[in-house]
Amino acid sequence: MDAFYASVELLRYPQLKGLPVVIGGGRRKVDEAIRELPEGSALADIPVEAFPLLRDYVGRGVITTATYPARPFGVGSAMGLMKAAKLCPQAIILPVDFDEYRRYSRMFKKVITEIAPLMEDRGVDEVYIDFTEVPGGQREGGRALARLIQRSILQATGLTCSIGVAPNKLLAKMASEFEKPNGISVVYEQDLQTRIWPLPCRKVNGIGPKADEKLQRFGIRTIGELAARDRDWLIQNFGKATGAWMHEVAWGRDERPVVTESEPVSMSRETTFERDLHAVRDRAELGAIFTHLCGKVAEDLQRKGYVGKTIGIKLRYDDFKIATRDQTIEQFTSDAKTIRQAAGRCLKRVPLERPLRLLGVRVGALVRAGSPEAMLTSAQDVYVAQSRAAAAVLATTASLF
DNA sequence: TCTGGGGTCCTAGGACCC
DNA sequence: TCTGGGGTCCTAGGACCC
Repeated sequence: MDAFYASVELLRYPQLKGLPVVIGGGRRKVDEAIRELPEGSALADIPVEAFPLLRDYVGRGVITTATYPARPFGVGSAMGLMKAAKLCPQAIILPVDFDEYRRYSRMFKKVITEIAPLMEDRGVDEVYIDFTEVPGGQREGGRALARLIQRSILQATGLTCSIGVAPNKLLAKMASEFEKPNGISVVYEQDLQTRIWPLPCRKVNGIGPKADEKLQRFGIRTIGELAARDRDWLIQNFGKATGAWMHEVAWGRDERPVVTESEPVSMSRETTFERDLHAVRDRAELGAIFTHLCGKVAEDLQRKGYVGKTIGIKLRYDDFKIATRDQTIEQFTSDAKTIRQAAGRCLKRVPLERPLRLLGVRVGALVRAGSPEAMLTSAQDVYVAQSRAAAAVLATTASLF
């Protein structure tokens, strides 16, 4: 989806179309400014001058999305609000409204699955779609179906998206960035050298800042330069798995299927404080936040029907260093008190001298609430249960013949 | 007054078991 | 007394993605 969060906001406030707008922070001051907007009339009638400007509402936080008119100023996602305010002080800032984005996310995904049922969720604003078995999916190399999806999403939601069509997920993802916004790009296997190899390695989904830096130290800047290195050399310098993988992606090879269903592994809640807090000096405040986070995770687990067994905490100190601790407990749980107790024990094992800027609580090793595993207590029991389940599948399969 | 929140996957060492 | 190969789980950190 193109500038997803910002585009959803523009549906509410169409008067902001064409202006630099950034979504970010979710800081209290911005929330307040939005609440103080003139009332009574329709949202679309609020005068542009009434909206909060970035220069007036900066604070601790990052930009999640910037509209296209904001981008020439150098403003982009993940950028600190402070820095963004220097680059484009006149931009309008709006707080993040996840519930609304999730609502639109469900809408556009529904449109897609009604046309092409094999869809893989890649977060709130991105999906992979398997065109292979869709009637007409091969027409114009997939462009016709892409056009249909684009039109249908626009019709149902008022939002635009960019689509890349290619023989695999790796190439499709890169292709989707070729014609942004509201574009379609079809990449064929034989386009590898002309369209993929000139791109910087960083464009590969999975090569991040660290890997890119290391590649650059070896003088490898483009995907083509990566493809030119031999496999064994890459394995020697990047390890067996990563080296082999790099070689494959550089040659445009990717066999991963489109995965339509997956179970969550963990659920977490974390928060960055408005000011750094100290474990001793701000004990009460910190304790309240801690309990609140545990309650939120418990709520999430219960609402979605999961229980977990590994309880963990995450701290970010004022120097931005991160510490995590976790503990696996006897019984699967989604109970706020149980989570709070285990998380409390984790907290005792972590250094608390430095001021903290973030606290998080996580529950992992999830299974569905009410499932056989959820009733069990030890890893061995889980193993036994899984063996039984496997045996049951075998028995069922056998009975079919 | 730099730097969010929610995730996944990988690695590596140690405990423990057969 | 010293030395084996498996294997799984747990834990901490880190890279990466949306």
